Amino acid sequence: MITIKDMADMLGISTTTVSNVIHGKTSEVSQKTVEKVEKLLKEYDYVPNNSARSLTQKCSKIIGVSLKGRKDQYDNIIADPFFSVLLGAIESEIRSRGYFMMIYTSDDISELIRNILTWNVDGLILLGILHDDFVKIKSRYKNPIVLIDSYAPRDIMNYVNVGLDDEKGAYEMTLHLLDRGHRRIAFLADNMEGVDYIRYIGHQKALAKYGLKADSKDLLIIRPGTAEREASMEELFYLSRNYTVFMCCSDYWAALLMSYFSDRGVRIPEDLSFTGFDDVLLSRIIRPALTTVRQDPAKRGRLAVNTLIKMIQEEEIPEWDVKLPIELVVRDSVKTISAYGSYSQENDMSGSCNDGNADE
Amino acid sequence: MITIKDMADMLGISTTTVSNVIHGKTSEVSQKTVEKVEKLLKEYDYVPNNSARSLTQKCSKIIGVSLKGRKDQYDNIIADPFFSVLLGAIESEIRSRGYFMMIYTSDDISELIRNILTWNVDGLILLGILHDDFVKIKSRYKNPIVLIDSYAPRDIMNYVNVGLDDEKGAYEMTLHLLDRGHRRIAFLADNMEGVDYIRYIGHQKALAKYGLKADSKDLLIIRPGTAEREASMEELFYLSRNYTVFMCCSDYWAALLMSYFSDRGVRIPEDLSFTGFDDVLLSRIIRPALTTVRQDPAKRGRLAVNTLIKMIQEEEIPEWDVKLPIELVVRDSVKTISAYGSYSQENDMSGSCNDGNADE
DNA sequence: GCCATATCTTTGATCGTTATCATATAACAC
DNA sequence: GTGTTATATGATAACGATCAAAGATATGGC
Repeated sequence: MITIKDMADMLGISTTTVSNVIHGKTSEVSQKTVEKVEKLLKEYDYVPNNSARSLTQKCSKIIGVSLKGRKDQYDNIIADPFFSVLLGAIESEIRSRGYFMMIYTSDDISELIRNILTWNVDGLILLGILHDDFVKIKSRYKNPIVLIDSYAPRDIMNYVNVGLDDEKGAYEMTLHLLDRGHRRIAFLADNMEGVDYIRYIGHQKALAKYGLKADSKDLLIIRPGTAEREASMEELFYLSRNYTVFMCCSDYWAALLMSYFSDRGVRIPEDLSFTGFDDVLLSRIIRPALTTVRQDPAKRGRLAVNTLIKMIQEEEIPEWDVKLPIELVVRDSVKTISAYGSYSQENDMSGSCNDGNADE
Repeated sequence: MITIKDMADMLGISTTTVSNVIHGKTSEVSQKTVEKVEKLLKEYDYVPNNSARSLTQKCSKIIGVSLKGRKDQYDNIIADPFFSVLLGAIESEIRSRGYFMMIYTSDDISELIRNILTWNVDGLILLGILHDDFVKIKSRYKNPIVLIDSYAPRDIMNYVNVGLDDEKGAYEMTLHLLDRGHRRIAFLADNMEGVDYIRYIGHQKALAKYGLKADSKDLLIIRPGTAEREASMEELFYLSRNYTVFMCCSDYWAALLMSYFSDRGVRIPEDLSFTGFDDVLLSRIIRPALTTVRQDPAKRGRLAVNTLIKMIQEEEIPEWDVKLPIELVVRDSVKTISAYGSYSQENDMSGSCNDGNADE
């Protein structure tokens, strides 16, 4: 590997001059020298040493990305169909902006903190971080942070939340289900922190609009971890007879449960309806195609990166808590229960209008 | 951020002594000094600066991972269900071995080379790299390389291929199809370099065993890129009437085509059978469940990382070209065509034994 | 007291790059 | 010729960690 010093020696000039040419500070260097240096740069295909650069400057040009959340059958979060799309968008945007990406998926927050400090990363994108972990990171790491799918406390500074209108998403989905006659709705969440909590609020509000009250026993938490997965699905299978629809907080779980249940003789949506969240490719491929809430993960990833880089470059950030729009996507996984009649104006079915009566 | 020098000054000792304690060279340091230093290390939660480390030592503790291949609807390769599982396994193994991962998904090989040189990464894992690009990388980058799903030329040194028994996989799958009476088999590949080529050889050999000859018109290449996707699927839909089965080189494409086709009235497997490759979660979730070739991506990722680290640490590598075992997984996406009878001994159907007659 | 050995500690150079400051040269005005 | 400015270039010291080699101190033998 050729260095600046090598080239300076070859041309009989100082390293400063070579460095200036590399950085385009050509106003300080004579035209003749610029040409000599540029010729050599091309000839040897000079590549700067970024370790040396980040040592003298305060910035490393590295953006750290941490993922935490749902795991697949290999205990692997990157394989999650939603996270992987988001991650891909983040990676390509980071690269095209001239930065480098380092990924951490560890559950060990101390390890994450050590990693970001040891490389002095310029900024951090945290996916699905929990509140306590976020506070821990903030206490040690002072550079800008962008959150995605996380609970965003107002009392901490120098970060931005790039979120969705989660509340509205769950609200509209719940309304859709009520509209189609569903009253026994199970709400399936990964945990009760972060976005799932916000979605649950939307769910409650929609129920309230129909004069119904959310019952905590209808809030089903999917236990994470590979070992518990089978047990969790079996338990949900047992509980499913109490409901007409499973409203899931991710397409991933909806699809997984749909295949598990249909293997056990449950007809979908005749016996049990399903809805998801995210609108990943999967939800279009499975049959019945999944009714879900669409977001644009590619756009979201790009926005997260560009916001972070703005913060790194100390530009003004207009919004502290961005809420990207969502869209209800109706497909075939929700049955219309005519016994309850129709509750929506645009629905073509005519029926009774016993609005607001719980069925239990 | 506290540095070694800060701590040395605080204790009135030299940086060398502090450095020795950090590296566990306690034989050279008095017990008393060790205790003093360790107390300070804990108190300030010292984290070394890796840029400075990689500057003095030849190693950066970074492993580069490059992905190239199938893209999803967002032109995103990380979202590919197979690559993402592999990537997740690679990430967690790299991390648990004390290394750091940097990802590159760019199609621009010059950019990739600049990136790995600028960080002086200790080793490289290349997924789905094409031959010419590999040669280019090799000409500039001299550290160890591990290939996954790539064509592995014998005349280049200092790399290991962590592959599958791709030929056997395609061979067994083709035999299975022939066994079930299929004669009009389309072979769908992403490209004709790398693993798909090797799989095609297995396919040809299986056909030959039945006295059949592979026809190049039955080799269908799926055009990559988002823009061409729809056109490519439509073209395949048009061609599908010539075949009884689509033998795909990935579950991803099989699942995608199955949903596209069934939306257009094709009954699967009655009208057209499908097979995949990889056995990703998707293939268990879709209906009909996909007959495919199983590999263990988590194991493969771990093996790739551990092999690379062995090479970095200059240990002996036993094998140059590892071929991990595969397994045929028969599910519901392949119809048995009784008109042709059975060709296998273990098949319970009795029928004619016109072994080796092509049907066209 | 002298030397040898073992144990502990420091000095100073190094990695590749960048920033600050100083210096050299040239051009021009008076 | 002197002073002023502009332009071009160089010397040097960081950045934080590591390492080889040299120096310092303690211990023991005779």
